[in-house]
Amino acid sequence: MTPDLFSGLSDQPTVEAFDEGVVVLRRQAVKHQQALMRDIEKVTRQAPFRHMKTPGGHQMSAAMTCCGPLGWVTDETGYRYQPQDPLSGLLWPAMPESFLSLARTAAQEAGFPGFDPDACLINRYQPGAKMGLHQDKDEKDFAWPIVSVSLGLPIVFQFGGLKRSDRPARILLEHGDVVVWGGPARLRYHGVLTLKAGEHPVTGSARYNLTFRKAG
DNA sequence: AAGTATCC
DNA sequence: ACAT
Repeated sequence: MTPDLFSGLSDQPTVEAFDEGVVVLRRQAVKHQQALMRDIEKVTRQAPFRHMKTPGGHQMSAAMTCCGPLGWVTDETGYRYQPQDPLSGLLWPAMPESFLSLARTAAQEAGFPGFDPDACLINRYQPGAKMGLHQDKDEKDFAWPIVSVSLGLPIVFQFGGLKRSDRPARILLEHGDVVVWGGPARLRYHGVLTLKAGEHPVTGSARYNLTFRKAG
């Protein structure tokens, strides 16, 4: 019997190679948690969290917003990146410096120097929220990695293969953990299981996820 | 199919 | 499996 949950052992920052092109940076964002939370609040004052609709007509259980030059949106017509927030018609809020420096540093530490993201999705998971297995494939080219930052309540991340039918590994993601995937792993399916209720000293009853991409 | 429902 |  082998363990089926890849989880951090320590509260100290560590770098763990998971698979080719996949690195888990444990607790990497903890030292910036105050700035990150302040900047999430700042972004969401301009571009509030909302539950987007998928092309199939269903609502996503995670509330989302974006910052940076491009934002990811979904509606009945499909998925795309666009410069404007469809809710306001205005440009997405600027990407906070705290976000950018974390994303660049994490990418570099994971072996992807020179990462310059132009899009950051901010997802808010409340108890019951989840996200099914999917690929990030709406970006123009796949040369750059995805950088995913977890804040607040823990959740089980599913990291699959290049085919939906590949059985996903389970990785417990906790506050401050950063996952970076690129190269041969760039199009691997991923998602999260349902968030369980809990209380976190920094985020309360929620988990926030910042996902950085080079979309355009 | 970034969604839900149903069956084995 | 299924629909938009």
